[in-house]
Amino acid sequence: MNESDLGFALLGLLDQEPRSGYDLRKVFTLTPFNHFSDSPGAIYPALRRLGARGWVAAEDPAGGRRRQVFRLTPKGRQAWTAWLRELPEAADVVTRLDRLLLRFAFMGGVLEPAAAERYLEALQRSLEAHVAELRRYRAESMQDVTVTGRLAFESGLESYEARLEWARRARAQLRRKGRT
Amino acid sequence: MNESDLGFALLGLLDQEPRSGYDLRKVFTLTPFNHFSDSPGAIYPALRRLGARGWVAAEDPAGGRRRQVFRLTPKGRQAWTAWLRELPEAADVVTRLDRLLLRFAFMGGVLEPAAAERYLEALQRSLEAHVAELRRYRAESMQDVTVTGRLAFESGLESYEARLEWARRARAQLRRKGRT
DNA sequence: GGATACATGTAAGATGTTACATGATTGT
DNA sequence: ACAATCATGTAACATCTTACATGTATCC
Repeated sequence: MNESDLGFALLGLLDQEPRSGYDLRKVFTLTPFNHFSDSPGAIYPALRRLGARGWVAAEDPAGGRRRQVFRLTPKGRQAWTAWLRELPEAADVVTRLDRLLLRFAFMGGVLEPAAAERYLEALQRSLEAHVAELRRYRAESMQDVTVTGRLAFESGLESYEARLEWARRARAQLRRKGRT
Repeated sequence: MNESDLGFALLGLLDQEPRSGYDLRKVFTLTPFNHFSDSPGAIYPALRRLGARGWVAAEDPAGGRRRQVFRLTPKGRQAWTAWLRELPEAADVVTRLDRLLLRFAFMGGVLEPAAAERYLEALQRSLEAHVAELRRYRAESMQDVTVTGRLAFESGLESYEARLEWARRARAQLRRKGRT
């Protein structure tokens, strides 16, 4: 059940409401989803891929229209919720943090609040472990480093620290609200 | 003069000191450079690519050794410093922030302090513009969003805010120290 | 009638992932 | 002698970028 981040982003948007390829492109062009490419060369092949997996289907372009509106199939919705339930692993925060946040963003209203809380808890622990490792590295192995090298390292570390503080606050908010 | 982030990371490491492919892999395995893949299927082809551009050359594997040590050619060093001098553009912070920080990390000791300061200034302005845009979006278009959707958005925003605060502090430090 | 936005697509190429393969060197 | 680590590579596949191509609908 592998798919690219883009594929899962499309799946999540189509789960919210049926859309055409062009609609999906506009989401990436016009909203803060903009770290995804809005290029047709990425989106249309991805939609065909999702179709080939049986996760989405296009309505008949009824009325002679060329516009094709895609929606999730039952199989697609099952794959989607299964993906949403995957928990963060320690290594993911290093190379796949975007994906972890993407999943969390889409979890609301689909999974129950307790699942979102568990997810955040796992994410928080992974972030704690990574921040601890970076601090250890800073203490032990940052001799012989240029000024900009050290500063760039700190930029990364502080970014992770910000994510960690966010995760703690977000957990507290979820607990209070009891909805996603 | 396009190359992947991985290609430029290799170039920068080879500019610091000549290394073999295996040495480079270990850097990615053992240090916080670990958002790069350490897989041989990425690194050895990338080294051949850099060789084909005439940017790096392997010493003769003298003594019957298989180990090949790569170093920058004069042309490679010229390409490298030219790349280091490219300034951040507004759009880069959205999709290529990693690359902007990679460049800054390697700039030290190669470019003069004033160049690093100009680079940080441009980066800071781009970050300011992006943060402002995200705040505008939050104020205007975050109705009808799930709790996790809003939280994920805030995670992204706060991460950018942390980068921005870092950029301000880093500029002040560079000004004070006068070396990179 | 022409401009603009709507709407979908393909082709070539670059790059990376995963998995497998191969052999040399070093330590015990 | 054997294991571990050093060291380099390839093949198949997935995915994305860039650039080009094509036609429709709507507005003025």
